[in-house]
Amino acid sequence: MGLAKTEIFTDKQNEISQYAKVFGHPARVAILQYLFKLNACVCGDLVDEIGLAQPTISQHLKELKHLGLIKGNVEGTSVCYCIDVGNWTKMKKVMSEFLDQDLDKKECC
Amino acid sequence: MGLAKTEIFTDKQNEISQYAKVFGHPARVAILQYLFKLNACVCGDLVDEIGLAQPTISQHLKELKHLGLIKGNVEGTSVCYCIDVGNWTKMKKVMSEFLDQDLDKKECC
DNA sequence: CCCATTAATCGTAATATTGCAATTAATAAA
DNA sequence: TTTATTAATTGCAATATTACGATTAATGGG
Repeated sequence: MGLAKTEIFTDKQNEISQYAKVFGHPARVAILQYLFKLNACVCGDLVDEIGLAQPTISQHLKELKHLGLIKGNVEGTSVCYCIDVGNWTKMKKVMSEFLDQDLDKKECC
Repeated sequence: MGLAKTEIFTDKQNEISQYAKVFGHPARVAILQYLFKLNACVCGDLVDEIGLAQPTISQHLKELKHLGLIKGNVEGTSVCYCIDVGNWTKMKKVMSEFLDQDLDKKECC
C-alpha cells in the first residue's frame, strides 16, 4: 500500500507522526541545524553546505515550510529561510509530551 | 532513488533522523503510547487496540525493537512487549538536544 | 531589452514503506 | 501426538520518498 491508515488514529497521534516524519531524513535535520547555527537567515548556501543538488534541497525546504517549521522570504533573486520560532515552540510542546512520558515501572521483561 | 545519502551526514544527524523516522508513523506512536499507558507489558492485544492486521503490527513492533525502544519477552504462545527504559532515555537525550536549540533571535523574515 | 543568478517546478528512475493474505514456527493444552 | 493459539515471516500490490537533470519562473544588473 505505502500509505498510512491515518483515519484510525487520533489527531494527536497523526500530528506527532507528521512532525517526526519530517525529521526522519538527515538532510532536513541538517538544514534545521544549519538554520539554528547561523543565528540569522540563510539562502541557498544550504546547497553548498549540504552536499545535495539544488532541486533536492528545495524539495526538503518545501516540506519543512509545509509544516510551518521554517519561513522563507524572497530577497532579490535569492530566498532567505529561517526557523519559525512560534511554530517550532508548538511542535516542541507536542513532541515533548510524547517523549517525556512517565518511565516509572514500565519494564516487565 | 528512494534512499537517503546517509554518508554525507554526521552520525548525529543520522541518529536523530533514524529515531524520528520510527516515530513517523501513527501506528508506532500508538503502540508506544499504549505500552506507556498500560504501565506493564502487553502482548498481542495491540492488534485489537489498534485496528491493523496482525502481520502489520508485528512489522511495526520489529522496527521499534530494532531501534531498541521496546523489548519483547516470550510468555508461552504470546509475546510480551514493553518500553526499554534505558534506551528510551538515551533516545530522549538525543532528540531533546536537537529540539531544544536556542530560539533567541532566529527569525529574520 | 538582454543576460546572469537564483530558486521552484516538472518528469522520471530507483528504492522504501505500508498493509495484508497466506503460511510458517513455536508453544501450550488436551 | 494432535490440535489450538499466538506471533513471526514471506510474498506481493499499491503508494510514497529520495534524488537529480532539465526546465521554468523571477528578479537584478548592465
